[in-house]
Amino acid sequence: MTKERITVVEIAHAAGVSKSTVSLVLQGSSLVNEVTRAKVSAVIRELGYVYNRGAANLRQSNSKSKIIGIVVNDLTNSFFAELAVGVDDVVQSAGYVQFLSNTGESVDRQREVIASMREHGISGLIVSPARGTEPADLKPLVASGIPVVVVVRNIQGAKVSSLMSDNHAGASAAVEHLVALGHRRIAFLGGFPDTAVFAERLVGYQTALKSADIAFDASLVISSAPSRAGGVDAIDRAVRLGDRPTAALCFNDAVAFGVCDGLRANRLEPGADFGVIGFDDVIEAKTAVPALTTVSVDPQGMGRRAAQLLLKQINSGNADPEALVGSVRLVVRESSGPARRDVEKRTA
Amino acid sequence: MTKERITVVEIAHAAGVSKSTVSLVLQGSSLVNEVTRAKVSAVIRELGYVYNRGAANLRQSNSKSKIIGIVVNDLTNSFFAELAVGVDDVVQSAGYVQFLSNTGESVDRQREVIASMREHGISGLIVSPARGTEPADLKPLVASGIPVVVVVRNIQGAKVSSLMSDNHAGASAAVEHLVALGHRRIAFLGGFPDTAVFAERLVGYQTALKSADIAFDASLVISSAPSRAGGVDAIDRAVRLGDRPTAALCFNDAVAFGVCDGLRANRLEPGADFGVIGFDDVIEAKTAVPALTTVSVDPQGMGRRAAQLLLKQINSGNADPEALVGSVRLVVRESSGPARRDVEKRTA
DNA sequence: CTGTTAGCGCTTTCAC
DNA sequence: GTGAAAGCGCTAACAG
Repeated sequence: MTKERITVVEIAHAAGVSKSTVSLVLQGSSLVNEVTRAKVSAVIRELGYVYNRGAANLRQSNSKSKIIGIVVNDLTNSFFAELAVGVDDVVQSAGYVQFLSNTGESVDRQREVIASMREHGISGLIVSPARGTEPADLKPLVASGIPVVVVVRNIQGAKVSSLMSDNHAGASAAVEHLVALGHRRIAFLGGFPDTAVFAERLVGYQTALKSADIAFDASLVISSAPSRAGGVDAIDRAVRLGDRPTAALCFNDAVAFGVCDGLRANRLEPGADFGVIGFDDVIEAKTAVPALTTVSVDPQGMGRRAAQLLLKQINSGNADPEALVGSVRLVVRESSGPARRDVEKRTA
Repeated sequence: MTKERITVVEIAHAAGVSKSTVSLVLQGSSLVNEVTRAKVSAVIRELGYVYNRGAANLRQSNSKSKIIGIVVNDLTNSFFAELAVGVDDVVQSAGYVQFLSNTGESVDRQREVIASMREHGISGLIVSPARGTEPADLKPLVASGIPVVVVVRNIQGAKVSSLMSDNHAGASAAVEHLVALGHRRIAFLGGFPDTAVFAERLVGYQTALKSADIAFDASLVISSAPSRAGGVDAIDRAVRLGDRPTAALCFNDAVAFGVCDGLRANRLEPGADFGVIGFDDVIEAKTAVPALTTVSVDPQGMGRRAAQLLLKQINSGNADPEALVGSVRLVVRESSGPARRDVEKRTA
């Protein structure tokens, strides 16, 4: 069964030309006669020849492997699956193929997969780093001149390109919306405080409060796991507060769902009795929960953008770090139907 | 910036040995002296050498590329994202790295990515084929002796291994459950009838009806897009039936959600007024919708199983087709809390 | 325009 | 145990 791989010399022989001619045909060079090209192409097809990129790649001193790597911290999260789809989209169109690995938030696993990808000669890497990733983890890659684009989560001090969503603007817009609705005691619920994303969103929240002349109250910042269960937990603690909040900005949509669950358990109707806004829109987009206002980012779009940036750097040979910010939208859903107010804040 | 890739000869030189010795060290051969090995390892580390799998792979006549490909029809669907995670899990542990591509149900795109993967020398492929995939699309791969495992959706007539969930048993179990609840008019809602999965589930449905001495009524089989919107559509048509059903088995969970939506729009409470069971459990598992009974399959588990099968075939060099069936569980959720009844049907 | 000739970085007999 | 030499499939100068 294991058929021998057929090579250029065989097709050269069969076509009655030399292997370099075949090689030229393969690369679509214009240096080859039309009739020769046709003949060679025919033989290639009829013999079922498959190009060996490994060999080609080996010969071309510079590693033009046509492989890009993408590693995400949690592919189980639809957000990252969508991101990967976006990346795959542009990567495929550019004739590349992607290594995709999931780290599950393990920096060890991340180190391994990156090392492995490096051995395979990826020409670029897109990474949503596992929590706790250090600049050193990416150091060897950048040192060898391989472009790296960090997405979603920044790595402080790493000299690589990045693409983050506009957490600050999104959080501000959400809080402004709640303020416009008449809320004054607005909580910030969920998320792990030791992450850059959390910090950015929190600052956006604080900025908006200040603009509205509302004093920041640290007791209204209640962190928890960024999950549905975490949301339940956070809102439970929030409603037990002496001066309880009347609305909340949630770290992400999972938390927002949990907050809704918890509100209902407390006989409060989300939206009507208590304002709720969640970040991210993946789960929301999938399950179309009505009447929940969200700060939404387009993960596929982010993926495409990241891939474009990476390809640009690969092709230009210029891997100077570039920091991009992805726009976010505040999507307000009234019970009467989806109304959208767009908040675009873009850098780049 | 683009640092020159350092090679075995350089580390051989630096360590004062020959390159073959270095090669042996790299492969952990026992033919090399302990002290030599240590010295070489040290040099390798200190010079930041990275192994070039492309070159190694080129030399070893048989393509042991340590790359497996996985192509799915819709990574946007959590089911397949989970599947990919399962695959990645075992693939990573085995020291492989995976090419992941999304076809978005396009057979053309699928053909392209498979061709591309082949050029890169994958040593095996796991594929959840796009709708309309023909055996011929996989032919060249199998002809060259590359093991292929088809998952989720079978390809009639393709001589490749497969891993499908037990659609027949799952559908039967669901119907039996509804019958036990006293239902006699049970609909089969959603899904495209031109797929093998649909056919298998329908047969399971029919089998269970027959066992319960219920006559099959073709008007109760209402197909639609396998989406939430499709579910709304299907249930709308179902309730307009003269002799309307009192329960339904839904093609998948998305349809089930839509059916729930549609029921509520018709002032019917799912579960209480109308029995609903959906296939698959991905969305359900994520959003924990209460009181919806599901026929659940474990996508990560399927991914792991598929990867194990593939690796087995790669390592044994024996790619004889093998057909595996993945077990499914009927998960009954009472409003009082999650109660589980397991339906295990396994082949292998 | 096409053929010849060297390698890319690695593994692998086969001598030493 | 370790080194020398050949060659995997391909591309890149050069000649012709």
